[in-house]
Amino acid sequence: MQADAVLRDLAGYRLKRAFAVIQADLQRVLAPFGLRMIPFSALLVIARNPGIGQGQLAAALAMERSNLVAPLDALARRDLIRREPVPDDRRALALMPTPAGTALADTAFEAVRAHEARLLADVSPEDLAAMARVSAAIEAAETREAAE
Amino acid sequence: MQADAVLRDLAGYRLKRAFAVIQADLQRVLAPFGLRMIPFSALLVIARNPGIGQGQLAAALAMERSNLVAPLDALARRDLIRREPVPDDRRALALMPTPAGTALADTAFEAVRAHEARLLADVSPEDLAAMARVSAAIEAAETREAAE
DNA sequence: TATTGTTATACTCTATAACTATA
DNA sequence: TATAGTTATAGAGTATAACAATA
Repeated sequence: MQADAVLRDLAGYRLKRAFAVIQADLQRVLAPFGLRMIPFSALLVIARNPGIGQGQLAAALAMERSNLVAPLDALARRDLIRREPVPDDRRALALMPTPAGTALADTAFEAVRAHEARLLADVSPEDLAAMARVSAAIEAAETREAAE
Repeated sequence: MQADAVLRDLAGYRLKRAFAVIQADLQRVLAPFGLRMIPFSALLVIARNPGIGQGQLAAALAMERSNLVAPLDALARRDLIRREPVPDDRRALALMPTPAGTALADTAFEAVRAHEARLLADVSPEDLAAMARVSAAIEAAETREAAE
């Protein structure tokens, strides 16, 4: 009997442990690309949504605009993205992937997918789908509470 | 279509979002008890495993011994736990819950469970069981990789 | 030599407030 | 007044190295 048996009754604790493992794994996969989880997510979303604004990107990634500035600076320094002026609104900046950025986003995404597939090889598709439903339900619950 | 649609193909990203929501929730539930996630976990494991050592506790919580010192100091300051000398090994300290610590652990645990039940009210028991299996599989995969 | 608890340190992620320039 | 991006800052969590006391 493990000492932390009682904690395993809590979904929050199980999620924490699982996330810690998968994130550590993700970091190992992304390291060769010079990316961490947040820059990778940002680059991928920009590559798939060219012209997205920083505020929209922050909302998509569920993080604060202010915490996105440094990661985007780093991506821009590596010429993976560009911040282009928006004619209609001179406050806003449109985030555009460079060709190198698009290519890296695609390559890294496939590497992550392949690695996840290996990590989850023993998990049935049904269980994975169930986990996706649970995650969605948890996020929906947050929205519900925020509305209260 | 959401801007982060592509990220939702990644189990790691879904887990990150779900964990963030459930952790924020957990913090709200634990705040009235003056506890955060780590002190709560530590107190609960000590209450259920009186006499456990700090190294064992760190292993049970999957964290470094050094990062446990401050939280345990805080619990001891509130007289929720005591660090007692171990006769056989004068290096070691046995972590013992006080009556107040045991009571708080039980109360807080029930509060967390009740709140999780509410949060997961719309999720079927089958899906929850599936999620537990997926979490276990992910942790097992870590053990497998560590052995390589 | 190895282990227990500890200290110090550094890095990442996160949250908040306040600033600027626009709207 | 409000919004987009930015800066500064503080807190929590995590990881590593090194130390004293003990095994």
